[in-house]
Amino acid sequence: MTVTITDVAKKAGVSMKTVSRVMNNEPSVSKATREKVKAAARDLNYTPNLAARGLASSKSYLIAMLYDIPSPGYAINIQKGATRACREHGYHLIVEPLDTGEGSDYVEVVENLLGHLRVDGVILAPPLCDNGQVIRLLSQRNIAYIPIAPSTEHGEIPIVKMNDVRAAREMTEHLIRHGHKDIAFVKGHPRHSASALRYQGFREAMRASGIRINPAWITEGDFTYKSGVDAASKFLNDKECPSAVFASNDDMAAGVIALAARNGLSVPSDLSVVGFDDTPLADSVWPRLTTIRQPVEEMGYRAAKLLLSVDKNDDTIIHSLDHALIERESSGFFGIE
Amino acid sequence: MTVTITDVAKKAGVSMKTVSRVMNNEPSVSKATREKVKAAARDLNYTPNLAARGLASSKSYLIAMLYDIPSPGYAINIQKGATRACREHGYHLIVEPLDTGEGSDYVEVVENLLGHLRVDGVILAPPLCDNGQVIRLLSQRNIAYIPIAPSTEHGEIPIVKMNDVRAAREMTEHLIRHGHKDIAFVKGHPRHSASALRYQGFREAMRASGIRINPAWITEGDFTYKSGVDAASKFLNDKECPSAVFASNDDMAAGVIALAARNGLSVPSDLSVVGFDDTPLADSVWPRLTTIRQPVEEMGYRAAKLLLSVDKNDDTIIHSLDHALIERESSGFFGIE
DNA sequence: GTGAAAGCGCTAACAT
DNA sequence: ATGTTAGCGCTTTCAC
Repeated sequence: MTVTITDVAKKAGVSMKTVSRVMNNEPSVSKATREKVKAAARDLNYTPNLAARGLASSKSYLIAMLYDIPSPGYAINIQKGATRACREHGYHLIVEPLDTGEGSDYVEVVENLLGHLRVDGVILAPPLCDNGQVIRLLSQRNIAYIPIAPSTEHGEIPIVKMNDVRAAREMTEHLIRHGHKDIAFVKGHPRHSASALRYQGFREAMRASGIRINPAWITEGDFTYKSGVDAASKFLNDKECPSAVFASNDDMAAGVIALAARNGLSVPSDLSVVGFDDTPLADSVWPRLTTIRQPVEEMGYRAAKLLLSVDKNDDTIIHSLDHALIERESSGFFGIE
Repeated sequence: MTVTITDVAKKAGVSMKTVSRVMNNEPSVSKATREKVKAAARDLNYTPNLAARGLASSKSYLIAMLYDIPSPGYAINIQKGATRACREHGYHLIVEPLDTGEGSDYVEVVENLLGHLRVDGVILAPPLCDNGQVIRLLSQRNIAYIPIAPSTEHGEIPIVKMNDVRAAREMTEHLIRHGHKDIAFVKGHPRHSASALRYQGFREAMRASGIRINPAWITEGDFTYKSGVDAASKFLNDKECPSAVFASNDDMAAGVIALAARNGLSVPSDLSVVGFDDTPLADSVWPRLTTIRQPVEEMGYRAAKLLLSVDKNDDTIIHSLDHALIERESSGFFGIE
């Protein structure tokens, strides 16, 4: 029925083990035998049995990505990067969307998951990267994991992140350079650690330029479009209106733009608005958003690489990847100056 | 080290096989032994080894989802539904984003993939569901697959879809009911079969109402925002302007809205715009888009269920799931009538 | 209702 | 550079 390694061995006139060596690209096989085996495998349409490999080697050739991310683009891009790394190592990526919503219990879900499955590693995307219980569960079971964009360091365990503080600082400086002093800030979801970091970057840049922050213009959102609308409605009705708004992500920035439009404010000539993340949305609203491009796919790639790589020479703990400020029309590309 | 079925058997004072029976919820075990075994497993923190199970039962407990979808929200939602079904059956979902771009060769990628891995089934999301080579490859290797939203039937193989034609017809009728006769249509990417179906629905509704279609207002897009802008620029400059635009997806509809705004047209009072898909974007632009909600997560769930279910009583071939017309401000929720 | 033995397809450890 | 043997942890088959 199904073709096994023995069939290939028979056809190629070598031992099982030699076939195994060829399939795993192990060194000590002569070029001639290697070719012979490869040809036989191709002829027979042989595909190795993951389960058998896994059982024999006590590896699973599987890594999992756990996430509960509101933004589909973010999740998909991490997956893209992670699968790219997996392919380089003969691994595969299992996805486990948690989607448990607010205040719900990740642990139960994760526990149930691990009850079925042994993976060789886990990528923890936000906000799971900051969930103490989940992390305890993983270390308890001795499962390797890499947190993506966690709020704190994880001891010896490498983490993959971008520099949210610096990026927010750069964005704020960008606004200041364009002549803005009256800048409002919309914070992100308190559960996501990036929220605090982005706010911190904003404050640092303001302080460095000696600009006073108006507390009435600091509002709390939750990364959704609607929360951007709500936030904007708090400060866009005042007599004292900011000249620029820095929203902690693109969705909220889009909300701010929408409310501005409703209030008859023209962006960017009356009001500059900037976002964060460079999701597809940033390029899909009008005016298009000035924003920070996160290296999301690269983060997924790097995280998977760290899980899979045997190259233990690199003992870097913090893998901080580069972001980029993408300047578009929403921040006074024309108009203000 | 790792706890095995033998450890549990020893602790519970029964045979390996009995433990196996309990773990698999097989019937013929006395209630007492069942409880004893369960307790032992819990105490020992036992988790079955997927690889061993797979090897012994010649199942992998894995299904894969192959996709190359431009829209992250769509892909993520299929994943959500599919993993939900997987959890009900002790399975896991492997994702394989193809992302090969235009005109590139899926077969090579898929072949390489199957070379590593034996999955118990494959979900083919658009546009792979229509790729003859990929499908041939799968049937050749005797791998079960379910196409999501394919353009044609697949013989005996069940397919999961929504009724694009009917949905487009309903949307068109919605516009007509609101008094529109001068309706422009922006087609989708020619590679995606849904494009033709949606256009067909539009034509059917127009014909049924005896409204002539103005050929100058039928344009071809490719599902991107930019193509919506481009399409709109073709008919929004004419003296003869349509009063409504039906774009084949939300991204293009957003593009139409953006161009309308630039041209000083107010949506919906000067121009109604409707989309298709109900992606997050639909709710994030201003005015918010009237659109068709696809049952995407349900499609993922159903596809996985079909792959996993042993319930062969149901021999339905075409699983056509319900859509919904979501009415928001972009189509004259107020204003026109 | 329960158990013993065999074997799934592969790799590890040790030959040669 | 190649082969032999044992065994990974489970399910299957067939006993009892």
